[in-house]
Amino acid sequence: MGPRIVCLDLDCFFVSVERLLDPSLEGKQVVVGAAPGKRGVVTAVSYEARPLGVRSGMAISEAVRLAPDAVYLPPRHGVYSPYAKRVRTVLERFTPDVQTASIDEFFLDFRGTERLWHRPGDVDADATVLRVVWAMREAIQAEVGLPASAGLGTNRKIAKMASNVAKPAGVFMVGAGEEAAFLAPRPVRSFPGIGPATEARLQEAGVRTLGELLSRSDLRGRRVAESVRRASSGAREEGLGRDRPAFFEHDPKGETVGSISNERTFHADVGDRARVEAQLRALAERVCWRARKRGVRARTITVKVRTSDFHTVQRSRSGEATAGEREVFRVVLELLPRAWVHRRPVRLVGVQLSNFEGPGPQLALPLPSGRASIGTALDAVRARFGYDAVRLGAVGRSRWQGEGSTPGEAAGPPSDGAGVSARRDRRSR
DNA sequence: TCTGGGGTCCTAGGACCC
DNA sequence: TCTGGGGTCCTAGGACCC
Repeated sequence: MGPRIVCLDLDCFFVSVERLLDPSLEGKQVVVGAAPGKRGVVTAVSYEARPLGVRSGMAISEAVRLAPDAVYLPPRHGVYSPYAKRVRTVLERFTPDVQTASIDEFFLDFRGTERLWHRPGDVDADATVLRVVWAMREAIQAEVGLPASAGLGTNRKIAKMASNVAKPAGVFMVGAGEEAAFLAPRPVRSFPGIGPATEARLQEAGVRTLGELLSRSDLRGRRVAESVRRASSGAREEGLGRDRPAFFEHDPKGETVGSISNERTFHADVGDRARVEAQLRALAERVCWRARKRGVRARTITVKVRTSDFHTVQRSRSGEATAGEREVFRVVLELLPRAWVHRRPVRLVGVQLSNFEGPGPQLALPLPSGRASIGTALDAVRARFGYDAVRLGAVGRSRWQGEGSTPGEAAGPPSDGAGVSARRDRRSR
């Protein structure tokens, strides 16, 4: 069978959505990411800014140096995910087998659909699928207004790499049997699953391209080498694997997720324990709220501390499943001294929930004591007006545009839920 | 020019049980 | 008194992806 696995990737997705909402951004250099002058990185960058060297993942300060005249925007995930959902709806018209890999990336399986889509003019089944994938790309552009690229291959690795070749706004197919020739000249780093660490190790071994990697019998048995070998052989996949629905959190019904975490980098490193605890309290509150929204309770709670030297320590504990912020925060406070082992100031703190169980019946019942969890009482308000409509204690917002408070910083002392502040999020519709 | 925030998967050692 | 493996869970860290 020919290449029937498709990787569909939205081109600089966040920038494209921002342009839909503000057409004046069309044709300009646009960078979505952290605020210029603050800590953070580039999340998405328009094609106009790429010749200047701006890349996603680089420090925002570096981006400003390279592209001082670009338009800088904060990421707005809540705004983007409905668009991703609309894209998925379009994709499902073409094949029922759609896997959401990330907010801007989907895999599709067209095996068995050739007969359905066949037209008299198609020279063969490959031509049929290629034509249909082009039509799918056009449909996304026409109906959602977003540019997309697609790669076709015999497996997901090849399809993913093909979609990178297709960008922007194109389609690229790697025929069955052409995989090895397609891979051979490309740098090892271009293969999905080979990152900077593996690239460095391979370079040390004198391997730069995927062709060189495949020719080296001494690397056989190494996991990455086997992964490349499998892809290169044109190995078929049984199925796309499990869907990854975590990207559509606003629609939580029945979705499984492995972990829920929130973390925050301080604008400036913090040595004061009370401020670290205040931030952890806010994070614990947020992850618990998200867990309750999904109807899950966590058996494992993890605290993460990154100090000024960028050294990161995580400490976790498993026990009775919970999604209550009092219990979670209590465990967080117990774990904190073990995670913050060095005396260095703290750069980042995080709270993670994992090892989930379904909701216990008590979550749905009225609170017996009235003070067991203020969180559940606030959930209804937040369901209507958004998370930031009600806040326990005063904690800065993550939006950097036009905000007075420092992003991610605890702006006040930890309160015990007494100082509840309520306000309408001025951004909510 | 310092390095975000949300995830997943893999590895490896130790505890504990059979 | 000495000595097995296998399975599963927990914990911690690392690599990678978008």
